[in-house]
Order: sequence, then structure tokens, then C-alpha cells
Amino acid sequence: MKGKATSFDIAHYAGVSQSTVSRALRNSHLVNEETRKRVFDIAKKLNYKVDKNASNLRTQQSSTLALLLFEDPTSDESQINPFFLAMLGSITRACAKEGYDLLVSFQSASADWQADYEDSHRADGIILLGYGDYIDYQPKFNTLLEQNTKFVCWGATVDNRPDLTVCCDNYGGGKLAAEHFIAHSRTDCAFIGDASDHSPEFFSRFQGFKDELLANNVKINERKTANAISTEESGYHATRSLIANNIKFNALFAASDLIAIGAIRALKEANINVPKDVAVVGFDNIAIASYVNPPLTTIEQNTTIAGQMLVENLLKLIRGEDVQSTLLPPVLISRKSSS
Amino acid sequence: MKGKATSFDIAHYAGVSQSTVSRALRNSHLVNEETRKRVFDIAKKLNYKVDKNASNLRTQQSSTLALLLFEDPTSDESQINPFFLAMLGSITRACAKEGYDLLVSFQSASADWQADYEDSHRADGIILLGYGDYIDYQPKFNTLLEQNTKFVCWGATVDNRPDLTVCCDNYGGGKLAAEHFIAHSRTDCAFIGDASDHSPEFFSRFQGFKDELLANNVKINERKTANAISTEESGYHATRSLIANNIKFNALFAASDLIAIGAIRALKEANINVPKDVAVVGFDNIAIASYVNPPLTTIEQNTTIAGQMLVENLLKLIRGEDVQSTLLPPVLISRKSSS
DNA sequence: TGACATTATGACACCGGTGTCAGGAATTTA
DNA sequence: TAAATTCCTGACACCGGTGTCATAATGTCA
Repeated sequence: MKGKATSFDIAHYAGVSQSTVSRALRNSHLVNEETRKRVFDIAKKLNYKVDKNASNLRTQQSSTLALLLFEDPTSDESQINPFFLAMLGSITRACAKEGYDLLVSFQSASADWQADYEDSHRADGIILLGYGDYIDYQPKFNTLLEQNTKFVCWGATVDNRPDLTVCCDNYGGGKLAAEHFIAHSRTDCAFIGDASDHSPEFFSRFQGFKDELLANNVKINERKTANAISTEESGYHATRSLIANNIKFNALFAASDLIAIGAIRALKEANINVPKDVAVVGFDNIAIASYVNPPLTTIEQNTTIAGQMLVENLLKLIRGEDVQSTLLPPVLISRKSSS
Repeated sequence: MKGKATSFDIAHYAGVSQSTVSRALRNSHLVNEETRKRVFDIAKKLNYKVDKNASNLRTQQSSTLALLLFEDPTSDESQINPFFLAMLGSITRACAKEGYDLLVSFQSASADWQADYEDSHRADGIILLGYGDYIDYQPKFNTLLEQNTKFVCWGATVDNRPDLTVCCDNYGGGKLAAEHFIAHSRTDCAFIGDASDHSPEFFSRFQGFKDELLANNVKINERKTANAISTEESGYHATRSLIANNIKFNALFAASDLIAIGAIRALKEANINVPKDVAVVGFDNIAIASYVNPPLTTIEQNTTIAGQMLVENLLKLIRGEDVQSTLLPPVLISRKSSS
């Protein structure tokens, strides 16, 4: 036998037509039990596998989802944000559970990525994953919508289509951080992340934080906030600049764990003790968080559930079913960095 | 325009045949420059994308590689080994650079995974990635070889086919660890990993470690070794049992960083200071390693290069070119856990 | 026994490209 | 001017399945 076996080969050996083989292999009730068994036996002997390309071409679908990972363009090329890696893991698992393959691809935010996967019939739908300048994405979202491409995204909101987004309740997460500080009587708070609305996730976290503080009659001073993207380096530098400007605080909420880890490094360097002098709370609960010194208190986003929801919602969209907007509840994980 | 545009649509608007469109889009020199331009313009206007299924079916290849990730079946379901996640990231990048898509799939070691991807024409080749009981895989490797499936694997050796393996020089890495201890006059050494040959990577690390010690007239006592799989928990328990058995040592080589991190936890709990009482060296240099307390000295495996080599070698195999066995040089990263 | 439903199968068009072959038009050569 | 060559294009088979339709064989009922 040269090359791979086809359904015609099976048909030949089984003494039936190729149509019957195709039906038999897909367990059509239209085929006789005895014939079906014979076909299966021969298929197994020939190590036959359905040609996905032929099958997909005919049925116009692919049983494949595409995951586009957008990296913060300014972040270090060699390291991928561990939060996204965790998401990738859970998305992969969720896909497998649903019988879908997963195509993974890293993208830069600026690239001309829209639709390529779905238009070329490589995937039935797309999952978009990334932090960053989501504002720039809206035109691309519109293109996707126009072309009726099925997609869901993590974090970013799509105008008028809340159902396409799965994200953590960032606002609620920010409130949790504030509650925690208040419970520990740390009311001189700083925030590192992005207090502008350029990065909507960070912005929501800050809003929730600020609002909950206000609800407890605590005001956060604008000067005690600094911008940072989600890297350790960026958190380190932002914190250093606060310290250099002689800004005082006894509690620090970082918009992500990586920022928090960088912040702790900067604090240590300045001989500021964590948590005695400054309590630190991060966001994400990446794997590293429990290993740093001191172990990091953080707002957990459950990546397992998040990945499942992204996949489930996307499959619903593909099947034409209704999808609800999905907000995942954050949970505060208390460790030593804040007590 | 209902549905997606096909090459026939373009042909219609351009007033040429579908054949010409196909040729034009693939920049065949057989097509007139003017015609080519017209076709491109219309394709762009219609947002045309080549149907991958049709194209793959005809050309009998897929421009896709499959990555099968084997997880240690005994490890915690919810957390993926960060070393593999790093590899996944670099493999993804390498694929993108070569113009290939990447299908990612998690597998349990026991499953009937062989060949499914390549036989069904979903991928042109397969990358196998995992620690673990590679011995069990040999029959499956044989099946793959028989079917002429193109594959490469990380770590595991395939009988008589060294060219199919990309791996770190584990033996050399073990020697580096030994050299380091000797340079710091820590000669009472323990090893945690797997000193049996069940796990060939760990075994090689141990051999290199042992041999280099011997070359310096230091003998490692068998009682000072303990088995562990590559998880923090396993490293923790293995170390606890050493301590419980009252085994003394002033240097500890762990076969992976996760094991080392667990070991440090156990040592701390027993009030054994790292590095003063016991110097610890791990293996892998995962991202967490530099954040733990104390920061972990470790033998780095360069995942960026490893991913590139896996992809490059696999593509060579697919193209029918010769491939050399690939051993990557490990590098010792010195941090506070060992000095 | 004829009308009709049920079951199992084969023939065939089709999905959307790619590659081969034949041939017309334009250009060069004898 | 006829022959040869080059350039460009269209017709068509093909990749390997899936789905529709026609039909033969068998069973059911009046």
C-alpha cells in the first residue's frame, strides 16, 4: 500500500461502494449492521483516517478554533505573560473536551490579522486574547462583525455586543482590593497600572478600587497613581518613580501580579518593608504569585473557568445560539504581602 | 455577496478563467502582469482568502504542524508545567516565522494518539513534548516510523533515530551542577529526581552529576537520593522524607526547578537555611526560579532555541532533508540559593 | 396478488482549489 | 511568407470525502 488509505480502498476490499463506506464510518443508520462491521474492520486494518481536508471542504466547517494571542508590543519578546499561558492551557483543554482542535497563533496588535483564519476556512471561530490597546481594535471588530465571523474575546468590550466578551469582573476585583486594605486599616493607598481609560481592564480595576475606598470615606490621591503595563520591569520603574518623588503610602494596589512583583522589588530596594510598611495586592493570581517573597496577596481570575467559558460561548455563537454576557467573579487570595 | 468569495467570483469580475485567477494569486510567472494586478485588486475588494481546505486537499499538505503535549499523568490537572508552557510559546513563534500554523493538543500518555493528526492530513508533521515514561512510547514511535509520519520529539530518544530528538545536554547539565558545588566546597551532596533510568532525562542529569563528582573524588551516597516527578509537591515530599530519615547534606541538586522549589519549602519548614546550611541547584530556569526566596540557582535550558530547533528539524524531515541529532548546551545561572 | 412502505445500496454531483495539457496570439527566425 | 518560439489563457481532470437522488430488494397489508 503506497500512500494513505482512502475510503475507495476500503470500498474495494469490502466489496461495497465508496458511498456506503462513508456512511458506515459515520454510523449512519442507513447502513446494514453487518456491512458496517466489515467496513470498520477493514478501516482499522488499513489504519484509515478520514481526510480532514476533504471532509472540511465538503461540509464547510473545520472542527477547529483559532486562538489569537496579542502580546503587549512593548513587553519582552522572550517571555510570555504567564497569565495568558495559563489561559492558553485551559482553552486547549476546553477545546479538547468539546472535540475541537485548536490553532494557536501569536499576533502583534498592529498586524492585519482580522478574519484570516476564519475566511480561509481553517477555523470555525476565533478567540481573541490579550491586554492592551483595545481601543485600536474596534475597527477590526467591526470588520469581523461585518463578515459575520464568529469570535469571542477576553477582556475587551465590543461595541453593542456584550455577548462577545468574557471577562473577569474587574470593577468588583478592584473593590475587593479596597475592602481588604480597609479591613486592615491601610487607608493611605497607591495604585499602579493605568488610571486612564486606555486599558479598559486596568481602568475598571482602578474604578472599583477608588469607588470602594470612597464608599468608606477614603480618597485616593491622584499623585499616588502611576502608569504601568503588565510587566515586572514596568511595575518596578513605576514604583521607583513614586518613591523618587517622595510619595508616601502604606498600601499599594497593582493592576497585575507582574506589576506587583516589580513593585515589591522596587520597595525592597528602597528599604521599605512589605507588608509592614506597605501592603501590596496584585491581580491575576499567576503561578509565580505564591512563590515570591513575601507571597503575594492577589485578586484571582479563574483561568480554568475563563477558558471554558470562552470556548463554550464561541461554540454557541457558531451554532447560532444565544449567548449571554459573561462576567467572572474575582476572588481575593490572601497571602503575606498584605498582612 | 452571500457567503465567502471564491476564485470563480474573482474570475467572473475579472473576465478571465478561474485557472488564471488561481495562477495569478500565486504569482505564477505564466500570467500577464496586467491581468495579475486586476485579479489582485478584485481579490482584495472581495476580501478573498484562499480556502485552505481545498488547497490542502489538492496539494496534499497542510502548512500546519501539530504539537502534542504529554502531561505527567500524576501531576496536578490544573497547572501545566511552566517549562512546557515556555516551550509552547517558543514553538508557536518558530512556526509563525516559518509560515506554518500550529495545532496544539494535550494528550495523556496512554491515549491512542499516534498519527491521528498526520494521517488525517491535519498536519504535515508532529512535535512531541513531555517528560515522563518515555519507555512506554517506543512502540508508538515505531508505529509512527512505519507509517512514515514525520515527527520530532523533545527529550525522549527514539531507537536508532537520534536525528528525531532535540534535547538539552542533560548529562552536561548535571556536570555543571556538580562543578558548581565543588567550586563552593559543598561536597556532601543529595539528589532529588529519578535516579533510575525510568525517566531518561532525569537519569542523565544524575549521571552527569555523579560522574563529575567522582572526577573530583567525591562520592554520592545512594541513601542521599530520592525519587520525585517534576512537581513542587513531589519535590516537597521527597525532601521531607530525606529529612525525616535524618539524612544530612549540604548541597542539593534537584532534577527540575519545580522539585527544587518544593525542596526549599521542605528545608525551610525544617529550619534548614538555604543556602547557608544547604545549597540548592535546580534545572530548567523556569520564570518562577528568579522570584522564589532565595532566588534559585539553576541549569538553564534555552527554550527559545529549543523550540526553534524542533520546528526547523521537523521541517527538514518533511522536506526530506537530512537532520543531525541536536544537543543543546545547558548554562548554569547562579543565584542566591547556592551561595 | 397488487399497492405501498421500509431498508440498503450505488451513481453522481459537489466543495474550491491546483496542475496538466492543448491551443491561440504575438513575436522571432529562416 | 512559412515555421518556430514564446507568452498567455481556458478547459478539464483531480484531490477525498459528503449529501442527494434513484432504485433494487424485502417486508407489510388489504
